[in-house]
Amino acid sequence: MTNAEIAKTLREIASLLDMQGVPFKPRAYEKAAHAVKITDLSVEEIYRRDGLKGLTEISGVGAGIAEKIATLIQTGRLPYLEALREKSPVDLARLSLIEGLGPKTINTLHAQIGIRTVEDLERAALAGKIRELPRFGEKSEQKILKGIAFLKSGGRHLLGAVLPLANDIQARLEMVPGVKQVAVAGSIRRRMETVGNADLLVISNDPDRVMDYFVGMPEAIYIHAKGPTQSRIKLSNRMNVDLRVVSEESFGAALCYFTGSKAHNIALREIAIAKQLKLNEYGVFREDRPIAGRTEEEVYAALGLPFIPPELREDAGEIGAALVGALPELIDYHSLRGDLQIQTNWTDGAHSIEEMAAEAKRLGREYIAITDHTKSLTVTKGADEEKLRRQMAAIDALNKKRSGITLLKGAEVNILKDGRLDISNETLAQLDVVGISVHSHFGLPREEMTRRVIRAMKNPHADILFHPTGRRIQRREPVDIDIDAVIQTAKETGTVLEIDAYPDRLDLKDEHIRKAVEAGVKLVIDSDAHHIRHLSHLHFGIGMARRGWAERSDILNTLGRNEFLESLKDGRRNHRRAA
DNA sequence: GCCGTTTTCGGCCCGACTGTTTTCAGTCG
Ligand SMILES: Nc1nc2c(ncn2[C@H]2C[C@H](O)[C@@H](COP(=O)(O)OP(=O)(O)OP(=O)(O)O)O2)c(=O)[nH]1
Ligand SMILES: [Zn+2]
Repeated sequence: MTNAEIAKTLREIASLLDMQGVPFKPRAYEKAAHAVKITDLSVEEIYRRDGLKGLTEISGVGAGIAEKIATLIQTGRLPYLEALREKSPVDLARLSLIEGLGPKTINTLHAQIGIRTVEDLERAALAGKIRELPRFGEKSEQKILKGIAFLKSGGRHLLGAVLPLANDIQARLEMVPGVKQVAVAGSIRRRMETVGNADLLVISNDPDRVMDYFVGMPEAIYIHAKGPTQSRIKLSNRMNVDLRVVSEESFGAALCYFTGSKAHNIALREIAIAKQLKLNEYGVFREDRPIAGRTEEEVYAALGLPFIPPELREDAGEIGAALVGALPELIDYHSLRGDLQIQTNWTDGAHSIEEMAAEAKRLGREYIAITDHTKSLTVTKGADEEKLRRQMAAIDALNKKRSGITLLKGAEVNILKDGRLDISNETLAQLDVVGISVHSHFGLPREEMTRRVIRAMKNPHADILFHPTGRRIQRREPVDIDIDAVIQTAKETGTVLEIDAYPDRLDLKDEHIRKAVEAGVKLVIDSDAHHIRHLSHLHFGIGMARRGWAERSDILNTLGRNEFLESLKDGRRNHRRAA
């Protein structure tokens, strides 16, 4: 049983208890769910090795919850949860997705008129039955219908799609008279791979004017709430945008609050309490007198902490690290000098080598590897040995022109079903950068997939494992592979693991990156560009790397060309030793 | 149900907005 599955069960218990009006326990179960989720070791393995005692060492898991986790692991079931479900036989998960509908309302609707499903609810609302209930009215009924209408699309959105939109709204808010500053906060600022909404923070001396502009924006199709300091709208793409307006003295505290995460905020507020202080979105207070609030640095300092970068604010160990001065020196957003995965019109890219090189140079890259697909990927006109040799000659010729950027000879070599590569070692030996990746047989069982990839990594010519899990966010699940084994192999062979920065890949992802960094495995961040406009996507990969606690020294393409190639050669020497 | 650098009992993050209410519960951030 995975940590994610255990966490999901604990969260369901929390929701059911919440719905049944049980005080405090829901928070305890939610906290335990979070703790299980962010545990890097397998909780099941912890239990099998150290028993209940091992479980209670997870902060937030005490005797009661440990017992429940143990039952779950041992039997795959949990009678306690089944009893709760029986007591509240409603489709809580789906009903909760209706905006504005929470556990208490769902409980009332079930108790009073037997609503169990979204369909029940819609029928009752259409029949005018909701408004007849005590403490409900016509507006509540309309909101429920509205919420059901919006239900289907209420998912998460790719950061890559939302960031431009958020920046656009930011720019327009900056033009509103009275506005001094606008910041993008929330999960966008933390650079999560997907975001639930956009959160924007404004400093203004004329809040009403900002709010009027905000709710009147042409793309606003619904106004959830509008107040003097906070408003919330739904855009035509069905995504919500939250706006908070504060004064300058509170900007740091508000930015901290609005950036989150929620768990990070609560942890900070608990630190404040322990210090006899109060933290909210307006500042840090001692006996109701403000002692910090203008900047985030000031807020953290008042709590006895150094500034914590937004990408780390997940309550996943960053506060503990901050307390002992052990925060990582994260790789910064302008430190990449090369890009090691680029496709051209030699295969499925849209542009010539020259065009990609020119754009990469314009973006400040010092070197790029041309890594077109290889022959077994026939749909892309994948290169065979002969075509690769021709491309190498073409690259040699281009490099002679001294265009100001170095082109490295590479390939994205297919890993065959059995783990062999589809290009001969003789040809691979002539390339500067050999990327390897899975592009077929995605559905292999875990053991077979892991064996396959590990075998490919052990080829002494294989330099970089491209997009190791093969996921396409919201489109294709990752392959089933033992990522710990891949990281361990990388450590042994010196194979570099890629952080593919393409917005719907982001592969490796944050939690895997953190494991790789902890293991001392080297990484690169690549655009995987198939078009000149993809070359600028590297910052999404840097965001992931930062979320994975990566420092500059963990990322090889922060090095100049020669040092970078030297590191790859080191990797190859290790390969030979291992092979 | 969990937890402890003023606690092993008594707390549990804190505030904005809405709708249906004459004073606040519920939901959300
Ligand atoms: N103190 C506190 N802050 C919260 C709470 N809920 C949300 N926040 C803060 C932290 C969040 O990052 C921020 C924005 O809320 P969101 O619901 O939009 O979450 P966030 O942007 O982190 O994730 P998402 O939009 O789902 O991708 O508001 C809460 O219960 N308490
Ligand atoms: Zn958000």
